[in-house]
Amino acid sequence: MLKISRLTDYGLLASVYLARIPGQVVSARDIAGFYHLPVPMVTKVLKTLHQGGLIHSRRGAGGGYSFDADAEMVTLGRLLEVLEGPWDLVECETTDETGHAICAIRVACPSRRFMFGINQAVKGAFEQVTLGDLTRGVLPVVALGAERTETVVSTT
Amino acid sequence: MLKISRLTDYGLLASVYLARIPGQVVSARDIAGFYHLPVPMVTKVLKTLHQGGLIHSRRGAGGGYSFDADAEMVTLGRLLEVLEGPWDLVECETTDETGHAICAIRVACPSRRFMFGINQAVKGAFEQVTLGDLTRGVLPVVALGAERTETVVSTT
DNA sequence: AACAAACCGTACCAAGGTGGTACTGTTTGC
DNA sequence: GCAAACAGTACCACCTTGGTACGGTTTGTT
Repeated sequence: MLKISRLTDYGLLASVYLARIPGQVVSARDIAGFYHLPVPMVTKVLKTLHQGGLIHSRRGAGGGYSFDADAEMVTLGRLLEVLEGPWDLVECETTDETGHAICAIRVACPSRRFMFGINQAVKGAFEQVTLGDLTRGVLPVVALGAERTETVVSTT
Repeated sequence: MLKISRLTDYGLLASVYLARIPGQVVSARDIAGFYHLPVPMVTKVLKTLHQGGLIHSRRGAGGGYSFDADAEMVTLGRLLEVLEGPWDLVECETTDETGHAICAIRVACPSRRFMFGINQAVKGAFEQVTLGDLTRGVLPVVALGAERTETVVSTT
């Protein structure tokens, strides 16, 4: 499910902070201090970002994290994927470790097909915003148009 | 936050069940039996739907619930509002009982404006599907297009 | 009047997720 | 060798969710 938990918020903040000073190494303590956030939380999320390959880490004294890539190549979708893990707006199609569908009412669900469409649309929208957009405060305008094309969906 | 919990799923199922046989009174037990769901859960959600003014209830022996209105006038957005309470995709603008913003990083949040746009788009999409659509299995096709109009956002 | 069907209200509990803390390594610059 | 800073893990309090239980109230039927 799409949660956008507080930890994810912290991750976005940290990403933007680093992307604004590319290549520069900053400690978790500094970032936490800047935003007035608990240090262990920030270290946790920075670790996640590093494991996801989004930022670079340097250990030892004078170490810290840095963003070295091109901010225009990192999408918001990618950030959320790293911070939240694989997600969907609804769990219609999600399966557990045994391969069985999580949603118990799946076969009878009246809104599954529609939710799937919304899900795809949201994911698509997240792919169209880059980390560069976030750092600049320049955001693309997202428009949602709906045509009432009557497509009969085979229920079951 | 938009959760779409299992209880909400049950509520959609029950709504569709009732909307397919307008005016007809059905007990919670029958609906639960039809979908193989726990009876107390179904009664709980039916109560919610009734309190939200979406369905009619009749107490006593031979009582139950019925849907008497026009299914085309009830939107999925309205259903979710009744079942989940007031919701937003993200809590950017949500305030607690004291009127303070829930989101602690609100002023510094790099993605607030963008999330707001997505939020509005999703809500709009939910307004364009009716209970009638759900009962018929006929769903409008929702298209989400994004133009990269560069609008500078004042980052407070 | 009695009874049973069925809604109503509330309280309760177990399980899981979230936010946050603590502590112990390990690396590395000075 | 010391201290700064990342790495890993474990732990805890709190809240939400899914589900159950129980007593109360309404109402049709006999």
